[in-house]
Amino acid sequence: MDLRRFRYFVVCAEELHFTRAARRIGIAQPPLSQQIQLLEKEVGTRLFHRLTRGVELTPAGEAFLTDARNVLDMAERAMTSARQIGRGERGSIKIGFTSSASFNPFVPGTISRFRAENPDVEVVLDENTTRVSLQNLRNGKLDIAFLRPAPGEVHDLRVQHLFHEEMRIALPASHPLANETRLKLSMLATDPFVLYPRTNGQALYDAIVAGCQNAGFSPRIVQEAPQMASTVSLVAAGVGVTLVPESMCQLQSSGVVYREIVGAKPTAALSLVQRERPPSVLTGKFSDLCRKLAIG
Amino acid sequence: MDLRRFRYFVVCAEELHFTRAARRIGIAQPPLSQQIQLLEKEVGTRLFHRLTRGVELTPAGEAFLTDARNVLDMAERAMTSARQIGRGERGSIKIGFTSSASFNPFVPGTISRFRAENPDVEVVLDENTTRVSLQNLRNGKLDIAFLRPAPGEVHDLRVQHLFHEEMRIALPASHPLANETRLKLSMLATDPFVLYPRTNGQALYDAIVAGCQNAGFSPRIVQEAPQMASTVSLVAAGVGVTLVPESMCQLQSSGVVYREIVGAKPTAALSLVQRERPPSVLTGKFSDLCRKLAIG
DNA sequence: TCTTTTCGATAGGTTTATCATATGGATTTG
DNA sequence: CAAATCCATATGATAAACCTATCGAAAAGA
Repeated sequence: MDLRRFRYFVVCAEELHFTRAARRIGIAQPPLSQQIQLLEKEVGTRLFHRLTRGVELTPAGEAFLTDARNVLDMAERAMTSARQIGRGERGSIKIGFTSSASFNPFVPGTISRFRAENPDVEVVLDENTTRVSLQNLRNGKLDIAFLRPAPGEVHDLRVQHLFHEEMRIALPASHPLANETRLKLSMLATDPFVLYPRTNGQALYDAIVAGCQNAGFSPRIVQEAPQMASTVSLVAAGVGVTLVPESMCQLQSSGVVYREIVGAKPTAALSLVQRERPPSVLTGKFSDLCRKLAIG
Repeated sequence: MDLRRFRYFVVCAEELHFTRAARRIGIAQPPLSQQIQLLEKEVGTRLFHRLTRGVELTPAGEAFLTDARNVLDMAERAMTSARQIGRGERGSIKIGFTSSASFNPFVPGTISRFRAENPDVEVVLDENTTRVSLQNLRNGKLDIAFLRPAPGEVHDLRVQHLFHEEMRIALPASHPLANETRLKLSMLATDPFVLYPRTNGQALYDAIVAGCQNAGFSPRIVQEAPQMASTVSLVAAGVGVTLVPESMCQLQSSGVVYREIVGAKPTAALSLVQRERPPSVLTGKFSDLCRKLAIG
């Protein structure tokens, strides 16, 4: 069952003349006759009637001709398809990000630029917590992700640092300090804090807590929300205050105001994270694009 | 582009372990590694990531796996299908017959027996004049046919004689001789005859005319009908008389009576006709069945 | 930490399969 | 009747696939 014989057969069926077919294939007539005989032996039936002037297809040969053409065609497409995927011209990439990352314009910007440059690539997006995203990177459910990981939790992954963002204070509009344009962190010492569970993303959580402690107090956390975006909603509702990366200020709401921090400010790093092991072509393309856009 | 490599690849993709895959295929590991490398070179991209413990599929490899399976499957089915057609287990046969032949129970009997014995064979039936049927046999539109040909018009075809049938006289029920059970042919000397055009089937036509001439007269043909079955309708309508093969007496009609001929009777031969050159398996099967049923 | 095991890649020699040249046999054409 | 056509066969050459032996890297076990 050799595709070469399939190809030889198709040419013979098209020419109905072994000598001419051999010329077209680029071999001599005897080996062609031989290959057809071997094919017939393998199939178990004659595919050609040998006439005194050329040959003609048997009924079995007729049927085999259409099938053989299909097989050759499909084999050709299988190779082409794999080649395209191998070159990153086609395929699929799964990109993860945390809710806080999605507010940095760089993230949606890079993704839409990638989509434009690779129209035949399926881009699957997945917003999730840092913890779950890291897990999905490790088990292959994600190819690459925009996260704010702590150094310790990504030792087995490839991390590409993108930005350091200053953090800002998010206050309820009704807060006594809401009219101040610039606040010192220590002014929040007695305020109730809204934060997300530490397990959902320890790096940012720890940066906030450490920042407070540098300012001389431990934040009093009165309420947890699953993600940073939802903590802002709780701030807007007057439940408490919180700290958010600068880019989160895009999330404007009538009940919340963002204020710059005077003095030592905690920062939030935004990184691109991917598996170390098999650097898929599309993952490579995407991270190259990120690097290019982050620099430029 | 060799199917062997496709098969090797699929086994490797299933095992994700070259050494184990090689064992399953029945070759040593080095040539298998080599064949995979050649395949990857041909496709133009890596299909496996080589890990320290076994291998894993690249995205291109994933896609190629499903395609390769399809190609192998389709190639297998192409061979099986051709084999079945070659053995006559599947396929198509086109059987022709003249209207007069179709009234001989042997013809429909043989066809339905053949259908029962070969349920996967498509049987295409075609009723036509002898002349057209012979033409269709020669140009391949028919595989085999039940006809009453003249010896001269089938020199290039294979003819298998089946039966000699006596001919009978078909009279209008209103005919003066309709009450006689047995008639001599000469008694029709002055009767008007209904016949079909000689070009539609000279053998039977000539047998009728010759029979009359042996009985001492030339039939006076007053009306032609395209086929023998339609001449009987004209007889029933009282237009004239005619001679028909014995088996046509099955075509009973209130206006027509059939009478045996006393003395020298013309006969009609029923034959199975097929092309000489490429004896297709199904044609052979069908003619074998005819021979068996004709003898038994 | 060092040894052992595992597993794919490489190297060199052997077998098998494919191809080329020369020729035969059957039929058709000039 | 000779020449040409066209597929089949025979035999020797070349290329491919395969085998055994071995390497090198990483992981598992001591």
